[in-house]
Amino acid sequence: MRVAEIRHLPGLVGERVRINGWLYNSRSSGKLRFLIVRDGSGYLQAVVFRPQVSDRVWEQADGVTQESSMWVEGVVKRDERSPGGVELEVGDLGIVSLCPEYPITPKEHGVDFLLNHRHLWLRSRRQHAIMRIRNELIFAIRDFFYRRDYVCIDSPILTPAACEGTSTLFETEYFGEKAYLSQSGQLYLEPAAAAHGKVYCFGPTFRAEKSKTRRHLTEFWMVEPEVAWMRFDELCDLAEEFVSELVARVLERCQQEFAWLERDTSRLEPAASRPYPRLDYADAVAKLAGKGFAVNFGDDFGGDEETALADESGKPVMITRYPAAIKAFYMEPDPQDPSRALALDMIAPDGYGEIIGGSERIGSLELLERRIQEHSLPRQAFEWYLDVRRYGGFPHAGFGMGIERVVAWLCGLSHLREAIPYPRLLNRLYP
RNA sequence: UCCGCAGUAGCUCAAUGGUAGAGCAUCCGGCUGUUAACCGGAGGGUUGGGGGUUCGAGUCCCUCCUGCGGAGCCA
Repeated sequence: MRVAEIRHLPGLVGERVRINGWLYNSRSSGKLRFLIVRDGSGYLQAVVFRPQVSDRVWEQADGVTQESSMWVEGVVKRDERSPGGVELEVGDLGIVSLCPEYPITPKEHGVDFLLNHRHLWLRSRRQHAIMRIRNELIFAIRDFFYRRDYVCIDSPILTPAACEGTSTLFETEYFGEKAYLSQSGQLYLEPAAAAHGKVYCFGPTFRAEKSKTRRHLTEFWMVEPEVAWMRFDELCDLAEEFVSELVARVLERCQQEFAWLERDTSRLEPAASRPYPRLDYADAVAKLAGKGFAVNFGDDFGGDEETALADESGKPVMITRYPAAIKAFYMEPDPQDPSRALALDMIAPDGYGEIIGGSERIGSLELLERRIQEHSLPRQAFEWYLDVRRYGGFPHAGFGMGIERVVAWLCGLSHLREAIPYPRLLNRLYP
C-alpha cells in the first residue's frame, strides 16, 4: 500500500493510498462519516459510507475522537463538495491511539488557556500556517546571505560582562562566575567581519525587560549581518534589498498559508518591491509635529509615533541619522553633524513597529574608547572589542532584524506570542 | 515598575444584592453529502484564595494571587 502525504493527493486521483495522521474534526450524517484528517502537510476529508465498509471499520469511524492518531486507506476522488477539491473514499482505517477529551475544541479559547496549551495549540490550522511562514522566512534569510557569499558566524549565547545595562540582562551562574544571556550578537560579529568580510549571525537573544506589550518577548530570534568596508548609505540599501526580497519570496511561496490566515496579501505586496521611503530623523520629527505629536528634536519615538511615521502605501519606512545621544555607544557619528549617528531604523507598516535597527560602527579607536567612558561602561570588558579597531581598523556597518516582528507583520498577527513556537513572556515560562 | 480591565461548568461567556444559566466539548439517540453540520436527551459548579458589610453576596468593601490590555524600553 502506497503511503502518501495529503499535500500530494491532488496528483493521485484514482489511486488507492494510505494516510497517517490525526483526526482534526469529524461530521456525520446518517450512514456517512466525514473525518477531517491532518498529517502536517495538509487536511483531508475522508468519507466513510456504511454500506461500503466492514462493521469494524464503521465502528472505528464512529468512535474515533478529535486528535486520535490514525490511518485511513482508500481511493482518492475529486469532489467539488470536499474542502480542498479532493477527498478519500475510505475502504479501511485504524486507530493508532485513541485520544481522550482534547482540550482545544473547534470553538473559541482565551489567550491564557491557549498559551498554557501551546504544545497542543501548534496543531491548530492557524498556528500551523504561521509556523510554515516563519520557516519560509528563515530559509529565505539564510538563502539571501548564502547567495551573496556571507558567512554564518554564530555568536555565543553565554557572555561574560554586561555590555549594556544589566537591568535587561538575564543573569546566570557560570562555574562560580556571573554570566549573562546574550542580547545581541553584534559585538562578536564585528571581529568576524575582519576575518571574512561579509558575515551574519542568526540566533536567539534575551532581554529581561519587564515589558508587557504585544511587541515584546523576553526571548526572540534576531538575524544580524555585519559587513566590512560598508558605509551607511550602502547599509540602507542592504536593509531595503533584504526585506523586500524576503517579503517577495514569502508572498510567492506561502499563498496557501496566507489564505488559511485570511491575510490580505495586497496589503503586503508594496513591501515586496524597492525602494522604501527614507526619512531623515529631523524630517520625521517635523512630520510627527505636523500630525499633532508633542515630539521635540532629540526625543526617541514611541509606539504611536512609529505607527504614525509608517507609510500609508504599505511599505516599511526607514528613519535615518538619529541623535547620537539616544543611540548606542558604538555608532559612527555623521561627518556632516557629529551630534547625529549614522543609525537606521526600519519601521514596518500597520503598527508592527521597528523591525530593523542598525548603524555604521565607530572606526576610530580613540573615539570608541571615549564613548565607552562616556557611557560608564567597564573598559576591561571591552578590550577584545577595542582590538577590532586596534589591529587593522576598518569601516563597517550592520543591522539586526527581529524575526518575530517580521513574522507578525507578514501574518497580520495582533501579538508576537503567536510568531514563535514557544513564546517566553514576562511571567510565562511554560510549557 | 506604573495605569486600567478581568477571574462563574473542561472551554467561551450570561445572571437588578433575592432559587447559578446558555453555547461548545463529553456521553446516549436520530439523520445517505457534511463544511466550526444539524435535531432530541443526559451528566457536569466550594462563582480565584482569605477576611468583612448584610436577613441574604457571583454581585458591595478590604486584601492577596493569577491573567489580559496599555505606558516606559526595545527588535
